[in-house]
Amino acid sequence: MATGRTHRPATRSRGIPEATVARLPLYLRALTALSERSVPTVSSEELATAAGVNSAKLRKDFSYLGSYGTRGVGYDVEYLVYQISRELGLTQDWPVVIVGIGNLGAALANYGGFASRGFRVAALIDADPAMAGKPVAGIAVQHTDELEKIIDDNGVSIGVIATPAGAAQQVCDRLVAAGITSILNFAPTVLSVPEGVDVRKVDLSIELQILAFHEQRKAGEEATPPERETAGTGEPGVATTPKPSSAASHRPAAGGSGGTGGHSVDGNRQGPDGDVPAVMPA
Amino acid sequence: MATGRTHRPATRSRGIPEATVARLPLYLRALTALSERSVPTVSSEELATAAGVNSAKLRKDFSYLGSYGTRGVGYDVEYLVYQISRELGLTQDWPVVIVGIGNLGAALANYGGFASRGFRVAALIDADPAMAGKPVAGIAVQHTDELEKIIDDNGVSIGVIATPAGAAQQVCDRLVAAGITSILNFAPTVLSVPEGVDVRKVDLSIELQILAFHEQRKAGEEATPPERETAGTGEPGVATTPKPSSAASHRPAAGGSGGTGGHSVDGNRQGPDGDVPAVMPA
DNA sequence: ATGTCTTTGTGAACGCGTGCACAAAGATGG
DNA sequence: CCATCTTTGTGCACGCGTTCACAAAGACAT
Ligand SMILES: NC(=O)c1ccc[n+]([C@@H]2O[C@H](COP(=O)([O-])OP(=O)(O)OC[C@H]3O[C@@H](n4cnc5c(N)ncnc54)[C@H](O)[C@@H]3O)[C@@H](O)[C@H]2O)c1
Ligand SMILES: NC(=O)c1ccc[n+]([C@@H]2O[C@H](COP(=O)([O-])OP(=O)(O)OC[C@H]3O[C@@H](n4cnc5c(N)ncnc54)[C@H](O)[C@@H]3O)[C@@H](O)[C@H]2O)c1
Repeated sequence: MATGRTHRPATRSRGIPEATVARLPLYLRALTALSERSVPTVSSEELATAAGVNSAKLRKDFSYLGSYGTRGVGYDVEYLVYQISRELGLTQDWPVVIVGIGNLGAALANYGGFASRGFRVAALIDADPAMAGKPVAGIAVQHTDELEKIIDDNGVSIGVIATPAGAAQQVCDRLVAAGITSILNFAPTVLSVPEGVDVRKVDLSIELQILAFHEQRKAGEEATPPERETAGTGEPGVATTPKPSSAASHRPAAGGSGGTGGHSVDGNRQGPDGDVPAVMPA
Repeated sequence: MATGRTHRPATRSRGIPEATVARLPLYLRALTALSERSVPTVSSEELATAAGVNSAKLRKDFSYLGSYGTRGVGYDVEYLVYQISRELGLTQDWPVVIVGIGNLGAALANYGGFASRGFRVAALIDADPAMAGKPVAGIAVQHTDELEKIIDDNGVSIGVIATPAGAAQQVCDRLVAAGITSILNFAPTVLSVPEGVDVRKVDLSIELQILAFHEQRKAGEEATPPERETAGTGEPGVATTPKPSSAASHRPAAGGSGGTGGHSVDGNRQGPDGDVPAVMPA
């Protein structure tokens, strides 16, 4: 994506909606659990509950894959597991390389959840010479110099970046140049990649900040009664926001907002309905 | 059933769109970087590029916060940093507890990104008696028995779950009972929580599966020309399943740079921004 | 075979989020 | 003080995703 302007209203993609793709792994997980318990079939209602989604949504999602259910009965668990696995491309083996074997990288390497879904850690790569040869999770760490060779030899197309933010773009460039077309980025940086390369990022800090936002709101609503404020007339209600008048000194006093009010939780906050991406293409 | 017509209590509407909230941390990160470089002001265009988003989107996002820009000039970096921080609730300190100090939990504990944004690791909790007292990232791990006391004593409202999936729900219940109202869950499970409690989850496995899906599609399109196919019929029984008989063409030709075969990703890939949630309320 | 009951698959409505395009605001220069 | 230029703030349209609601499909009993 980068700055590429692929402007194209062309919505003719016969593909599966992205939102649906993102839920398939969720269904797969629930189905796998059922499969292990030897449950033969499930209704959309049951499966939806297990996956934590709406049953109508689940049915619509499955409808994009085809008509795999039996009316009056439900879905055949084993069959569905296979179909979803196939759709996600999990029937084949995906070698993965992890770059940056520090705290996080090592944890990822030790994570058993990789192999359980067809992902195989093909190599662990780090720039630190001292790490070279050192075994992590049973695999010897290799030096960055070998990066291109490793990727080429193993036909790796998915890479995980767990290096410090400063090195992420550089590592990314090398991965892409070496043939990687899918990247999972843990470094808090916006990666710029050429078209055709997918980037998903996971940022712990962002997740916490989003939680903090809602947390603050809960606490605020609890104490302060909802304020009347029109939202949409274009008339910004300057309620609690002292806008920098004209060209005056912008910097507001830092200690303004009240203290850390108690957090006596209890707010009967309405269930969070909408959700927001925490992972997005960079 | 009998869901009744629960008239949605009319959207509160005074809030900021979730999608916007999720991007605020992104802007904040970019702004912080600018601030450190002592850049006084930025235009929406510049900042948008730095944050990896569309400038129109950025301006609209900011418009929900208020009119903090100056036409013809741009935004005052320091002022905006403050405003966003305040909006996200980062002007106060958020104590956080991490439960499950294994591979991942330890990595999280060692992560410096916590403190840099007002989050403070108040305690590390683990059920393993052997872990108790053991220092991780400079903090002594405490036993699960102390969970309620720790949360209460420190006024913690945000909890991170990094235990095995099997223990997640149980831990979650205890956290909630103890007063936690925001949870970041790393265990691959759907957590069920009472209203008023926010849950966000990060699932590495799901991310990889989504990448695999696109990866598979890329490989497939390269070999097979876009096929005409209606996506809503359901007529064919097993027609749309051309078994990937061998021909395991894993990744597209590595080649050198710019190897993006012709128009590999074009018809189906969304614009530069289409995204999908990887974190969702459970 | 026929009727009943369960559950799927989906048409349609709705709401949210995104991106365009432009008027207005304000800086800057003469 | 006025003209011009830059950039914000936002009205508007559009497409995606979600949800409702129901006809149709099939299982199962009689
Ligand atoms: N630890 C966490 O829980 C956590 C959470 C969220 C995000 N992150 C992010 O993940 C990244 C890694 O975090 P960490 O705690 O593991 O850091 P770390 O410092 O422990 O590990 C970084 C590793 O990357 C290696 N490295 C540095 N430059 C490299 C390069 N050019 N090529 C290859 N390897 C290189 C280093 O040798 C080191 O081993 C950081 O960007 C961090 O912000 C970490
Ligand atoms: N390691 C990763 O990279 C990674 C990635 C994605 C998801 N995950 C998930 O994160 C979780 C932790 O992964 P890990 O690799 O750190 O596992 P781990 O086995 O290394 O650590 C789990 C820790 O949780 C503790 N624990 C178990 N039950 C507990 C309880 N009831 N209360 C408190 N603590 C308890 C254990 O003592 C152990 O220290 C798992 O659910 C895993 O699926 C891990």
